Amino acid sequence: MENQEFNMEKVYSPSQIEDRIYEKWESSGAFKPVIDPAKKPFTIVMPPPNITGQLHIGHALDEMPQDVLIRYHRMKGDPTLWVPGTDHAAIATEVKVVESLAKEGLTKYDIGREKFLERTWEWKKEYGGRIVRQLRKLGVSCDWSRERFTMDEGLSRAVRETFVRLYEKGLIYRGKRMINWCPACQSALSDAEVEYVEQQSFLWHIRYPGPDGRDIVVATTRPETMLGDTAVCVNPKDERYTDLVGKTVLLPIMNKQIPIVADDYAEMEFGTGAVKMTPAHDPNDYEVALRHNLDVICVLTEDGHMNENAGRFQGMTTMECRKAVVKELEDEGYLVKVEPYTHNVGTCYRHHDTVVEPYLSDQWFVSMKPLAEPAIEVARNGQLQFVPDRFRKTYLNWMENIRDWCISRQLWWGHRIPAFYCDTCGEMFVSREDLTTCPKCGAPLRQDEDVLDTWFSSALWPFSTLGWPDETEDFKYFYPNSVLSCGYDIIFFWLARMVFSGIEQTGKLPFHTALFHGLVRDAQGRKMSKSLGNGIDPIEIINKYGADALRFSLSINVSPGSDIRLSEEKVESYRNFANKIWNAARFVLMNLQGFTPEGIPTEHLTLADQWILTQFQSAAKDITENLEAFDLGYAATRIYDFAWSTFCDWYIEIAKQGLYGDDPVRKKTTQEVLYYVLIGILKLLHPYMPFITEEIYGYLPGVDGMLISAQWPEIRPEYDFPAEAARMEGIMEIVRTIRNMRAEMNVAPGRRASLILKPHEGWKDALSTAEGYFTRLAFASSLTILDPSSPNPEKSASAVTEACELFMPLGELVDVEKELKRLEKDKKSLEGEIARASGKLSNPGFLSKAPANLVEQEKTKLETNKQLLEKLAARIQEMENLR
RNA sequence: GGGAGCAUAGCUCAGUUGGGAGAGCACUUGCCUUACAAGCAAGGGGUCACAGGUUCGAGCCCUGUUGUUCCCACCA
Repeated sequence: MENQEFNMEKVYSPSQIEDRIYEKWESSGAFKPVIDPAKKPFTIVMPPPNITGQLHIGHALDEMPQDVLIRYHRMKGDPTLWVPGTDHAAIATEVKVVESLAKEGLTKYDIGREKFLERTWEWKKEYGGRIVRQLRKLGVSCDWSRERFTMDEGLSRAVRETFVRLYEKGLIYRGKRMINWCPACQSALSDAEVEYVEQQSFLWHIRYPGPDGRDIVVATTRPETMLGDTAVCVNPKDERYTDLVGKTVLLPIMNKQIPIVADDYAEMEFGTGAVKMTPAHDPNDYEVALRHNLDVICVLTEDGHMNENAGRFQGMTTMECRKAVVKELEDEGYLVKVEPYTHNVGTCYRHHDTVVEPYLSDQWFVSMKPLAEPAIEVARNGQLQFVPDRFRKTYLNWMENIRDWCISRQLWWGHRIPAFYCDTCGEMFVSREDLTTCPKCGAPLRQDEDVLDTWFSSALWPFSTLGWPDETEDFKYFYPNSVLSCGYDIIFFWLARMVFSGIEQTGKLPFHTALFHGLVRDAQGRKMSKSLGNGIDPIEIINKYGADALRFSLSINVSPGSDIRLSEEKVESYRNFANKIWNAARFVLMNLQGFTPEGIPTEHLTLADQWILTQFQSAAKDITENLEAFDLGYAATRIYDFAWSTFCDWYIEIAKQGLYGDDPVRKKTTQEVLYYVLIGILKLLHPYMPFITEEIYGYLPGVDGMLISAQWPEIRPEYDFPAEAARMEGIMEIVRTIRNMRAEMNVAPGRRASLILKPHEGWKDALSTAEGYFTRLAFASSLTILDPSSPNPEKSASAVTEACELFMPLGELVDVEKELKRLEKDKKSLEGEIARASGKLSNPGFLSKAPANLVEQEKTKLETNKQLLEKLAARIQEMENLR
């Protein structure tokens, strides 16, 4: 243990220690909770990253609030569990594997379902571990022994149990509905998976010849779908068309008569008031078709081409067909006009360029209304807390307008729908166990080919990861979770679905607080994306600046739910902060040789000791309160300021006096205070900067191999000295004033000057003991305290502070004109203060309505300032006499 | 069409129940002061978007306006 401090390099090098520290945490089981029935646990489940993913900066931001809260609660002594895991990401993963097959010239159909799944599991084995390895680089303190995967045996059982229960309650059904179809996925999507993007397009006006030359002009954004038109719709109140309703018009190109129907859906004000009806490819048209019993003609294939119903256009893509149809309409004289038009087009959230088609098909749905009801209630009555609260509205708005959830996907990778069909007797069975023969007629059964929406399994994550549906110890103890933290962008995909799934399946709200963060943007405020090339690779940043610097950059000055801008310069500045902490610790350790901590001897404290201890109590209190209130960004700012501006800039400098002097009691006391405050800083900072704080902690005497996470600093009222701290502030003001004066007078740093103080009432004792502060911090050569009645020193630089008048006889350096200028400046600002205070105090409204203590405070301030002004005026007079 | 956020120093952002405008970066000046030049000290810089209102008092609360970002929504 001897000379341990010399192991500390002058510059902190995170790369050399982070992996070692993480290894130490993991091997010591530091992240595993100790279940104590007497205590209330703190639980978070990590939003599971996709196995396809590589760690990106968004993940880093996602983990930060969680790790900070988890580490804080662990230090507080709560049994703390953070469950990590990964998501099978049905579509995303299947796309990747299909792509890799394509490189070999194969499709998934070439190798078949079984081989495809084998291959995907292989792929998962190879890449699924990548992201969890990368997460460790961030320092996440989750319990890896409880790591889960959404397609684990246990979680799959949870999915199946949920499906069967919902089916048995009649809340899952199968039916032919208009759904969102992604031609690239070749699968159905839920409403949430469709992203609407604004697109510049055209509105084509097409003439459909009617009876007796009464042609009807319709407008459309999708001319190619006219091949599937089965009617034209007008508003029943629209007198322009009243007599035509029930008659037919000619559908150009297809050359057939289609009916004119009347329905409220058609808006009289829009366009010509007449709408073409394509029931197979537009949800509204489909509704109209149901009401009017119209034909439904599908003209598209599942991969986005025209089918046999499109006649000679068969085989074209929709875009090719659009061009061809428009040309033909134009040639034949049916195209009336084309106008530019901007509208929203639905695209797939996995294939951004692919337009999603409304498509009529057989799918599985979750009946949402009954599930949404209690989920709305908990948000309304406040059982579920939103941080920040504005997302409550977002959530409620969605939940209150929710539509049934399409959960079937025409994919192979995922949880296969546990429905079995008998082709002989036509029965269908939904079962917890796999069935092979029909319980009714004994014929062989075939299982539904489809898998479930990946979000169906993640909706169960807060409890499926803890062993549900079994009543495991973990489930009983750690469920419900305490907090759920995620980006606001997945409120609908994930958070909302966890809430109603948790309530429905377990009877409990899965967590009481939903904490949101925003998106990481670049220095210009743009989203980070591959195409812009403005992404910041967290691994690169960690290698260059350390995980702690990245973590702090993503935490400080961040308010919940708002986007943050990140730049390398920002990370660099917090790397500098880490280095500052490192060097402060180095300083303290250098001066703790042979030191054994025995507690702070309160009877020997100086004003500075009392001041720093007081400041520390206040910082610790603020930080703790803000962590409890989820204001992690403010807590980070507070620890940064305290560590740097208070502890390093002032106390360390002051401490040198005691450490380098020859008074052993003073030295020992200083060591105790330094030791206490440094440990406190390390602990308060540890949730944000776990690596460096753990590393430094290991160097400290009296720690005996303990981890820093052992304890959160407690607030100690016996270390709170408000009166003494105020005295110290007065002394600090004098120091600042002297420094300012010297800088303005260009006094060479090496040149010391004697300091003469004339204390104001009540300050004499404090200033008499302060000589050391002035010599060390303000280059004073000696200190003289004058009586109030003594004459002022001649030809001095001077100033008036709250505590005293001060004089520095600097001889030839004193420039009378400059002095006057500075004193006048001080005077002006004092006069401003006085004007402000007397303005308030002469306002009868203020006197009668403001709180009494505030009025009192203003009065005192006014009195003090008046006295200071008097003294300052006298100084100015003296200077003028020297002119 | 509905809803939400944002607008504070050159830049990025804090500002916790309304009570003397803050930080980091950038900038200017002086310092290699035995923890740290990834540092120290000092300094300059803001009609808190605009217009009203409430109040003794508004960056903060209310109303409106402008700009900007985002979410939701089946008018072709």
